[in-house]
Amino acid sequence: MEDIRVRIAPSPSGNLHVGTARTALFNYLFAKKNNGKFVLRIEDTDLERSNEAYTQNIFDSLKALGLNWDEGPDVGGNYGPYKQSERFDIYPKYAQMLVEKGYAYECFCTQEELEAEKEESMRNKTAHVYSGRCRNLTEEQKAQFRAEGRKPSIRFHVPKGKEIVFNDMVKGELKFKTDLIGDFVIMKSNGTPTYNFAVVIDDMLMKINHIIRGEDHISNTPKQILIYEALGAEVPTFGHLGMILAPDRSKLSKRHGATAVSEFVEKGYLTEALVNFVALLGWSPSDGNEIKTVDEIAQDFRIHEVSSSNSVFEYDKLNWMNGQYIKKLDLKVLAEKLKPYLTKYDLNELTEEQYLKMVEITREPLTLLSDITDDVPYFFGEYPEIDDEARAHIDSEIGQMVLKDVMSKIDGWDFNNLHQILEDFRTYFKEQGIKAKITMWAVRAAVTGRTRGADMCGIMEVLGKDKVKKRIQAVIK
RNA sequence: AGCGGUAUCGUCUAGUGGUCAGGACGGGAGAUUCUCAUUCUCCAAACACGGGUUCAAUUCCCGUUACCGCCGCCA
Repeated sequence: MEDIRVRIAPSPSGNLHVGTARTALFNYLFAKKNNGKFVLRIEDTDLERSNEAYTQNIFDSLKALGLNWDEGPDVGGNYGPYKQSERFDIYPKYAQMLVEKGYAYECFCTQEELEAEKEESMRNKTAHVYSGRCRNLTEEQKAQFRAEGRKPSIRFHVPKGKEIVFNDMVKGELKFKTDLIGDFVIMKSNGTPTYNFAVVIDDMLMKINHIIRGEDHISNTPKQILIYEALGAEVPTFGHLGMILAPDRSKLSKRHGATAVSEFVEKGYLTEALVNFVALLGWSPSDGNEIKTVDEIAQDFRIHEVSSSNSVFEYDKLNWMNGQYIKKLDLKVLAEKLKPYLTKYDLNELTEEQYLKMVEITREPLTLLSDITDDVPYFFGEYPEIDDEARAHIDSEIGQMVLKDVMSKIDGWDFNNLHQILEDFRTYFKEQGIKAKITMWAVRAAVTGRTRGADMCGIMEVLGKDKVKKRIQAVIK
């Protein structure tokens, strides 16, 4: 059996979109599962919208997600070049070949004529298919048009009365009548190929034999099959994935929040969580365990079991999953990943050891890496900013009593053994009828300026005895 | 309008011609904790509708509805 080859062919007209990322993922999973090759091709035919920065973003995002390609613009391969803009010279000859064999013909229709045709069918409320008026032009007519300065496009001659049938890996058998497909353009009058033509030529030349893509491409498929057949090439096996929708069931767009993988990263999502989440949109694990690495998923992946319906991208589960991944992350790795979200603080105030300790005690509630920003201000600066609730605890009679008591004892406290000390401290007040909660609230309020936060022992340990004393002293009346 | 696709808790999904229709997120209740959170336990929550086929349909068939996609010399 021939090796399986799949590809992802993003166009660099924007940063890598999560939808594209999911398509890439499913291609990657399919390739890994079947020991195939995953190739990356950049479809930058549209020079005006394409941009080098986006190409770089696509590379970076794919890598960050762990979707490494076997062949591509940067790593090369036997079927390059892998950038469509470097392949412009190869399309015309195939188009020419199709013309010579009678599968395609030159079309001299102008934009205006085409639009008129379209409006006509709109008026008649019928589906618009190109009339095919240029199909049988004589040499004289063509010469005449050329003399007028008209540049022809090349249209594929779609055979009438046929039915194109293919067995989609996710949707099953799909049928299309060719009568509903108008002769479509394969080479624009400016000499560049259209999408439908370029993909087929590229996929054929790159020996791509399985094409997994979004279902927005379903209606392109019969056209592409027609081209493969005219070329005498083997038709690949297709698989069309349902779309990812926003919660309001519309296309996922900027107004719903992040859409590009890099934006998710900036917001504090871990790429491991993002791929895992996105894999669950359409695919489900056979063992019920939803938290899985890409490689684990690949082992369990069967394209035929992928759901063929659309799915809604809900942040709730992504957030939960991101939290799960943060909890599992190695402390040092996490500490490093958190740094970009702590730029408003002077990390030099803490030793490496203190910093790690801080991360250790504040990591638990994190959903997004960026949550850390607002969770740790009291580790920095001389005195914390005290909020109203904390102020109330500090100023209360019990609060002042507790704090004075701390000050009277703190010099004797061993900050390496705070757990036991604070335990005893709480018990001491408990015996006087003061709840542990209230006792600790006073301490917490004085030291952090807040009523909620990380473990008090940990906080005091990171801050050190001197700073803790200073802060408490400052609020005692 | 036409063509194509899809339809199980709010969301992602599992599943079957006879099931208490399962799980996860989210929601609710409780427990734990120095707080918030975490964690743990429990609870509520679904087979779109109408016809068939069948002893039996959520499951198979047809239709309706809803939603999505496509109808470019964009990709």
